[in-house]
Amino acid sequence: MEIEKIREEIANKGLKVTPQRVAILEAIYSLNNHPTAENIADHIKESQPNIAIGTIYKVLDALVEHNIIKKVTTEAGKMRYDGFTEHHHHLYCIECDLIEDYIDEELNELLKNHFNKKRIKGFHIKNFAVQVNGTFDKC
Amino acid sequence: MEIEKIREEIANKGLKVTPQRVAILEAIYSLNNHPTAENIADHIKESQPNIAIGTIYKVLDALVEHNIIKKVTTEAGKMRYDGFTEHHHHLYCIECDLIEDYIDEELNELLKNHFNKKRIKGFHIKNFAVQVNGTFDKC
DNA sequence: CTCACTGCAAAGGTTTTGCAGTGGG
DNA sequence: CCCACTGCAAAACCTTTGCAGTGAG
Repeated sequence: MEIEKIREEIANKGLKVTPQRVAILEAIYSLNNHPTAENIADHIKESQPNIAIGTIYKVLDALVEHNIIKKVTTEAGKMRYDGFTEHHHHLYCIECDLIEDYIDEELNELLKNHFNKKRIKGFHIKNFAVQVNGTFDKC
Repeated sequence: MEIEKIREEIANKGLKVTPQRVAILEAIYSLNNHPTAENIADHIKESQPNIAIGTIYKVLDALVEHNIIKKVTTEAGKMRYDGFTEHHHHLYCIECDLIEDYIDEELNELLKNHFNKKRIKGFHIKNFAVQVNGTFDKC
């Protein structure tokens, strides 16, 4: 994604377009693998050598708050960030710490139908996601 | 579950049966709602007033390591522990921090069939779990 | 111009670690 | 008896917070 698109995306949500925000969002898109705050800091340290780690967290919070990115939790305890916000699932590698987006419309439908038929007593479903654990060939 | 069963469960995995381990595992079973290390500490502070927080973490690690309990992650960032180790799913409340086990054999079958038909290129599935987000009536 | 945003540094909260001493098998 | 386990305290780690200064709109 080009920088101009990123600037628009931020502006459209009513956020100020700062170099730090552009760099962070660009990092999330180009890293493309659910980076941690630290991964992002490393990636942008050339273009933003003076950025504070606190700023990174504040920017990430703002982006999450405005639905530009999503938080992803892992067993390792570090928070990770996902630039893809459509309804999707995740493949977790149990050997390395890789996480990949898994898009499967058929699966979405399957689950939607299942939960429509089978209501859960005392619980109202907002959304759901499948966490698929396994190993990548490339690991 | 009675104390004797808990002692057996620990012993059967080749771990030493200490009062601290028994108390922690008993706490997880009787709290029954995915407690944090702190919740466990509170629950056992009468029977184990001198237990160190470090010990609790070491015991939890040992129990996870030997498949007696499971780790559960949340967006809040604190690690939580689940005494139910069979294949199951979780209901997450997006208002309070409640997590409930969700057991649904039909759903397991549905997903198993789906993933058998639809292989994921370059990825070998070990297991999967559905994270269902929503609200409990009781909240 | 003004207020949202950044940088800095300190604090907060959870989890880990090292080590000496203890107790379960 | 011996080694795994505990208690204690410090440290490591990730994330948040407060505040003064800056810059985007």
